[in-house]
Amino acid sequence: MKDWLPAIDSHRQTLAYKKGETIFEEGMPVKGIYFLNRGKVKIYRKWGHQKQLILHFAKEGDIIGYRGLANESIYPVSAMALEPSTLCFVDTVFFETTLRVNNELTYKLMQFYSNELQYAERRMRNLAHMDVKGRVAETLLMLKKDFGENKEGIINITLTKQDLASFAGTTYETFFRMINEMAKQKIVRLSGKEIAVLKARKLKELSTMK
Amino acid sequence: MKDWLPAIDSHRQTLAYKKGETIFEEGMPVKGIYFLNRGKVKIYRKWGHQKQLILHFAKEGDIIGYRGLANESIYPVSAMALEPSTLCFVDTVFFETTLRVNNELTYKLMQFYSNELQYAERRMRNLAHMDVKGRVAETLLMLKKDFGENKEGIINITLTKQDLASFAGTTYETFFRMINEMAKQKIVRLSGKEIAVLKARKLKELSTMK
DNA sequence: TTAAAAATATGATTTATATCATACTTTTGC
DNA sequence: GCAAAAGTATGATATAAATCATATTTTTAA
Repeated sequence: MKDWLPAIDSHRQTLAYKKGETIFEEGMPVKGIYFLNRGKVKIYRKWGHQKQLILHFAKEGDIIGYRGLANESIYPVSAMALEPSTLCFVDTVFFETTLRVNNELTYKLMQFYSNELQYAERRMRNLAHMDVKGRVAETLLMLKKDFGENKEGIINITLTKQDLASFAGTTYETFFRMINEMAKQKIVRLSGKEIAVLKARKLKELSTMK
Repeated sequence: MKDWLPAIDSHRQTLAYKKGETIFEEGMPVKGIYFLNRGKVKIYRKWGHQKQLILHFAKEGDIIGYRGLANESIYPVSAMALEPSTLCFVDTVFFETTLRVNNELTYKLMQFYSNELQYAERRMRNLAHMDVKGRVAETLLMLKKDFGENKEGIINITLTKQDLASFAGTTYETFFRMINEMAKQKIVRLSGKEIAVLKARKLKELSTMK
C-alpha cells in the first residue's frame, strides 16, 4: 500500500482531526482521497440516525475515501477519527491525473479494490447466514489480524462495545452478552476496553459454518 | 462495459453452458475471466451445502470472474448458468498482460470495481439493518432496473423463488410470504415465475429506513 | 472539579424470521 | 411418456436476536 505514496507525494496537504471528528460523510461531494499518517479511523454506512454498519477500521498507512473514485462523485460512506489522527489529503483531480499516466499505480489500486470487494462480499454472506456469535468471533479474529496484539496479547485497538457491535452487525446488548459469554469460557480476556484472544482456535470454530 | 471487449478480442475462446451448469466454483484456481455473450448467470457465495447468498445476476455483456483478479488466485465466488449461456473466456495471463499495457482499460476496470464495492457495501448495510420486506422490495426494484421489463411490465428475468430469496438474503418461505403479501396489496403482480412491479413508489418506500 | 454525557452492565419482554411439516404442482431427465 | 426431482404453497412452532427498561460506571468538556 505504501508503494503508491511517493507518486502523489508532492501535492499533499496535511490535516489533523480530533477524536470523534468527521472526516467526510456519506452524501457529501468527493473532493479528494486521504492517506492516514497517524491515528485510527472508522469507515461506516449509516442507517437512520442512530444505527450504522462499520465497514472497516483504518490504521496508519491506509488510504481512505477511495470508495468515492467511482462514477458517482459522492461519498458512499462516512469516516470518523477514533483517536487524534493526521491525514494527508490529495485532491481528486490530481490523483486521477496521476492514475491516468501511472499505469502501475492504477493496476495496484485495481487489485486493491478487487481484494476489498472479496472481503465485502464475504462479510455480506456472513451477515446473511452466520449467527451473531460467529460474527463476533470473526470480528475479534479480524481485529487481531489487522491491528496485532501487544506482549500481553491485547489487541492493539481501543474501541467502544458499541463500535464493536456495529462492526459485527449487531446491537450493543447482544454483542455484550456474546463477548461476555466468551470471557466466561476463557476464550477471550476482557479488562475495560482491552480485549485479548486466548483461544483463537475456538473463535475460528465458532465462525465456521455448522 | 462493452468498451473493453475489443482489446482482448483476439485471444478469446467461446464456451457454452447448459442451464444449471457451473462455470466456476469458489475455491477453484482462477484460470481466466469470462464475458457473457448470451444467457444469464448467477454469482453467489455458498454457506454450507444448502444455503447461498446470491451477489449478482449477470446478463449479456457483463464480465464474470473478475473477482478473482486479486492477490489470491482462487475464485471467492461461484457462477452458475441460469439458462443456456454462451461465454467467451480469456485466460488470466493474457488479460493481465493487456491490462499492463492498456492504461485506459485498467482505469475503466478500476472504476468498475469501485462501483461494485459501493454496491456491495450498501447491500451489506441493508443485510445488517433493513428488514426482510425492505430487502425484498429492493430486490425487485434492482431486478427491474437491471433487466428491464416487457410491454406488459413483466421483469425480463426468470428466477425461482428460492433464487430470489437467496438474493434478498432470506429463506424461501419468508420471501414467499412477503411477495405474496405485496401481490395482495397490488404492489406487484405475480403469475408463475413472472413478476411485474405495479407500484414502484411503494417498494421504494418499503426499502427506505424508518 | 464537577455536572452532563457517554458507555457499560444486565434482566425482562417482544418480535421478526427461521425452521419444521406436509401437500400439491411443475419441470426435468431417461 | 413417465418417474423422480425440483419448485411452489401454507400453516404451525421455535428461537435468535432486537428492543425496552433501568442502574452503575467512566469519560468528557465547561
